[in-house]
Amino acid sequence: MANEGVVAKGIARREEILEIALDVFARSGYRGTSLREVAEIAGLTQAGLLHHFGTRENLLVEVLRRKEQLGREEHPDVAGTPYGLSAALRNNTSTPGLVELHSVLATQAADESHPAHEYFTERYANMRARLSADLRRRASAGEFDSRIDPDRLATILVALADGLQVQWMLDGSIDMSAHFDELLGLLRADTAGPPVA
Amino acid sequence: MANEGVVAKGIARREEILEIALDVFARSGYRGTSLREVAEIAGLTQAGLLHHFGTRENLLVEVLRRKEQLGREEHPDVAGTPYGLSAALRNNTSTPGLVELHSVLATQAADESHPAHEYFTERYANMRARLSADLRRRASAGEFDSRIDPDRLATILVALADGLQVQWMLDGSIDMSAHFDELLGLLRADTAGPPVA
DNA sequence: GTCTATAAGTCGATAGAC
DNA sequence: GTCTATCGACTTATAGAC
Repeated sequence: MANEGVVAKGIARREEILEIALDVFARSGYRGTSLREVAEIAGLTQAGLLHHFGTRENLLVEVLRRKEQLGREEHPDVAGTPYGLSAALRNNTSTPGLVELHSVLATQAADESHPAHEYFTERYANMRARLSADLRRRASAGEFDSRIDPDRLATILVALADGLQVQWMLDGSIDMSAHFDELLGLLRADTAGPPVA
Repeated sequence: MANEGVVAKGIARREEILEIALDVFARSGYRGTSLREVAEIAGLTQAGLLHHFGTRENLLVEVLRRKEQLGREEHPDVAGTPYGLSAALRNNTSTPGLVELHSVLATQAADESHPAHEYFTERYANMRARLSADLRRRASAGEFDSRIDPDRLATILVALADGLQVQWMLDGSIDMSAHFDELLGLLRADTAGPPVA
């Protein structure tokens, strides 16, 4: 079928546009980015852009999914572990725009009427659940301080990662992964506890 | 002078409007709130509102200063200490709108062109400096784990507080201050270290 | 101090030609 | 698949009457 080539081309173009939209939203956030701005940079008109995604909200969701997918492809080995969070922080240093995209949207999505509210609610719940399970295993193996509940520690570590990103965005000299790793070191069972003497 | 009464009335009206603007911004954030929305709720027109504050950005800055002032009046005793952060988190539970205002604006202000960029940069630097000094004193007094640098711990605790707010906004069942206090407990010198046996 | 009126611009979305 | 053209609604800000 000669049709397949045409469809593939259409999909490729859509992916191309999505990549550009990711960059633009990353720079300007949800409410600060217009369809016209994305379209112009992608080399088409606003109407042409809507042909591919239907509505603005639809485009936003697609952008978020693409971002998640990129993150998963980056560090598949440590996904769902505290070291995965640390690696993500280290990696985020090279993509400040995406950090801003995530932070801005995650806070704006607190509003239940926000189109990405459900997306973020589920994302955080999943992240905590997977991290908690991993921490529980590590505590059983004697790797981590077992005085704290894995569920609680998971929430704390995710919060620490998010909060470090906020401060890093405002002051780029802050070393996110170094701070994260330092707390992590204090919570490892083999190093926990102050010097006895 | 009969003039004084008139001026006082004008100031009172301005304060009244500011209080309303605080609520509205708290609900919808900076970019999501129009002057007309604030004006309508305050019982005047958009032009009347601008008479008091000149520009939209100016109103925003006034709202932020007012918010800071309210926070300082709340817990003057523990200001600049880790217990102050904990108290703030406990208090924030009753004002979700203000939590959203802070989080949304702090992340949006990462953009250097944002009208509140400098405000937040300075605010975080000040908070870290004051908290760090307090932690240093407490470490010297043997109250806190001294294996971690006070500067680093200050950054970590501020980040934890911010990150917990993000997760709480998305899932109100998360107990912010409980999580914060739990980590704090592990970092106190008199409780640090895992059970020996 | 507050109003009406309006300038000058943005936005998302749709219709219809090609 | 992309375009032009356009709609209706919204925005901040200003000018000038009262």
